[in-house]
Amino acid sequence: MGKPERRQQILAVARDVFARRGYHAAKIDDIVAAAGVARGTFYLYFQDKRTIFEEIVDRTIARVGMAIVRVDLKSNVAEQVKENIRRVVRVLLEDRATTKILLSDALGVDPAFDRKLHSFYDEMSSLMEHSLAEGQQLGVVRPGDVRLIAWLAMGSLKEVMFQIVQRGAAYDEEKLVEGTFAYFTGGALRV
Amino acid sequence: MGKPERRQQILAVARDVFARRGYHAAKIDDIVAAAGVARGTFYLYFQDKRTIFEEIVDRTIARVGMAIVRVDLKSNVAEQVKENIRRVVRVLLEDRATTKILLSDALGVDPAFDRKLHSFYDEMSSLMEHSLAEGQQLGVVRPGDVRLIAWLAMGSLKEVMFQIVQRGAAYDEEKLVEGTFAYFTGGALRV
Amino acid sequence: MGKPERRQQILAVARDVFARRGYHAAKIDDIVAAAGVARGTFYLYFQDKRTIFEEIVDRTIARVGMAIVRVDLKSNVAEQVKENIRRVVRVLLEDRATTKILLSDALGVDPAFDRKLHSFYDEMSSLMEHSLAEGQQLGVVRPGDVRLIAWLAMGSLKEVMFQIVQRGAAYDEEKLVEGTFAYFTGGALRV
Amino acid sequence: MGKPERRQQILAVARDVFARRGYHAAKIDDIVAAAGVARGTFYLYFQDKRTIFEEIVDRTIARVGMAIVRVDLKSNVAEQVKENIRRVVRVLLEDRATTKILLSDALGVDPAFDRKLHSFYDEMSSLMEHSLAEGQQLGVVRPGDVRLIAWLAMGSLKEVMFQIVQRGAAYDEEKLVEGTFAYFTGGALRV
DNA sequence: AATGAATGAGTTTTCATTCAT
DNA sequence: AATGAATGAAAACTCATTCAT
Repeated sequence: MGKPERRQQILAVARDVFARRGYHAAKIDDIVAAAGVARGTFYLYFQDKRTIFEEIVDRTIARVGMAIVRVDLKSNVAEQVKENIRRVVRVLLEDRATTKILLSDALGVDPAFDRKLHSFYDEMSSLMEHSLAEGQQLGVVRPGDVRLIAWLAMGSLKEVMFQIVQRGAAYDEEKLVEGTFAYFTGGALRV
Repeated sequence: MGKPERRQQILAVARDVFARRGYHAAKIDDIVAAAGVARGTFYLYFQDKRTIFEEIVDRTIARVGMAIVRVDLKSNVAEQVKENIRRVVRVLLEDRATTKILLSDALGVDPAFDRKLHSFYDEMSSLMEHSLAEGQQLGVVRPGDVRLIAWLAMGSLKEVMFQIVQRGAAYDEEKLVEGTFAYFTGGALRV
Repeated sequence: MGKPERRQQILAVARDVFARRGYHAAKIDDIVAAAGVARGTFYLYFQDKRTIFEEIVDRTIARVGMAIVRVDLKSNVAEQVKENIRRVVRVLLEDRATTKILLSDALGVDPAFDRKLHSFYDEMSSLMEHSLAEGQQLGVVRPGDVRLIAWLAMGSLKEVMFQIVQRGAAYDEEKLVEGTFAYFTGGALRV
Repeated sequence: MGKPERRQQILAVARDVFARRGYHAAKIDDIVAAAGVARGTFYLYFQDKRTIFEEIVDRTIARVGMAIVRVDLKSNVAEQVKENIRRVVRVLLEDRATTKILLSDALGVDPAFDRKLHSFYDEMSSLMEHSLAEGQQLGVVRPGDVRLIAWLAMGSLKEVMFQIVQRGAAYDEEKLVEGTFAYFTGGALRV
């Protein structure tokens, strides 16, 4: 097994261990045992526990960040929004273990790590707020505090993804996208 | 200071420490130092670290649970829903420290604790699912997977509460309620 | 056993262990085993291995530093020099274990610690250089590079002390003082 | 590069690493990196870390041992003594890195290694003691405990050499020899 | 002869919990 | 009831050495 393959293997195994046990309950011993290597080998490839965890989360954070593209209000807005949801859902369901980690274990690892996560969510939120504000100008977005709306939208998607990966349930991706989009578009209650 | 008062005081102090540091970073030492008691005294009142944490979370979980009341579909549905949101928001903002703990530190403490949390959210979700299904029968709720809608609604409220308490921001409660209700009723995007 | 006594006891035991094994070979386990306490107890009193070692050495460094007093060239110089030697010898032989540590284990512990030691010796050397230079003015000190003379004098005393404590030999203190003083005064070779 | 050359190169590189970092802080990794060979290669040429260190020190110990020749009391004693000092100084300053190792890192490596060093110094001391005792018979050496005198003389030279190599200072060799000799002959203080 | 990936024994340090006073 | 000194299990990490290629 080549060096990059070994690294990849340990990374994959660690991801599963973190997903199964959570950051604090996951011991280096669990990882190396699962990977079938000696303890020292782990440290040959990764500086420490925190570093490998960060690498796992960073990768997905980056992919989610790239999945979201600015909405062009001159073109079909609804379709673009749905496409954004679709891309995020796809990225998150592609690697469920990491998504579980991102959405439930990544918080509380470390003050510095917490800040990083919050920054990421803030960025996502900001992006949405801008689009929402523009949308309000054009009348395609309901009036109201854009920051609040951004949080509501973000939270609803996070929860759905969290529930799915946490339960290990097989859900139809497109239905999730449609449902989430529908909620974003029209809520649930008819009054 | 009487026994119950001392217990209460340690509990309050522990809550703040947990909110500030998170479960794992909070040391028994931090708690007893802040409470101004000896380390041994802590164990006179609480079995262990996990137990006191659980008690803090349980209390709020119970209050949130009680804040939500079954919607009577024969009466004004919208107002009842809004009232439910209002009660949950009120409970959660009443004790921001505990809310912060519940929404960001309670996950990843322990497999058993995780299960408990999930149970609670499942219960909340179930409650909503029932109401939503009934509402769909009556045509006051948009068609669609009720479980998904429950998650979406629950997630959006959780995120808003989390952002508020995590930032320590002063937000107008009624605006939060209105905004969240509006999202539940009509989403954000006009298409 | 009170807290200060316990601290003192661990310190004394650690000193012996360091003297017997040297810094690197001395394990925390050796110290706690010799002290008859649990491993955790050690860390109750001392931050870490390096810290307790430093405390042991610092104490003696300080005592040696205080043992040396400026020579007043208007008064009996020879007697003052001899008295300085006597005081240093007394301090160093009072606690042979620590002297052994200072003269043979303290070097190579740590770059920072090495610097500290060098600083101390530099200070001692500087003190002597000043006195020697003054003495040269008055003609009571042989001409020559005062720094070199300071090193020669310091080195001869260090070696004698080192040999004595390292062998655990019982030597007559006054004979050591006289001999060292004689060497400083007249060397060894008659030409 | 032939086998003996490679061995020589690793030895030279290791010497520099040991001189720079000290025995314990010097890692095999530092040596092989500096030598530009693989880790395994190191072990083709040397049994282990301890062995290569020993070889470095042994070489200089041997050279110093050979630099000192028995003083013939029938011939010019002063000149022979000075010549001995000169030869030792020359050997020690020829390879400053190793001298630094010998005088500051070699102690505390290992109990066995410590014994070896002490043996060497004992041998040197014995040699001097004999000469000094003979000199006392002939009246060319001041009376007094010859072992003590030997330690004083040895210590003064060790310290000077240590200070020089440790500081990396450029010192005129002959001045060092003269100064050390002068101290051995007449001390420093005129009384 | 050379390589460098892999090993795992060994050490320090932390911290929840206990218990004698 | 309260104290706080003592405990020791548990965990992360290091690095000299080995060995298959």
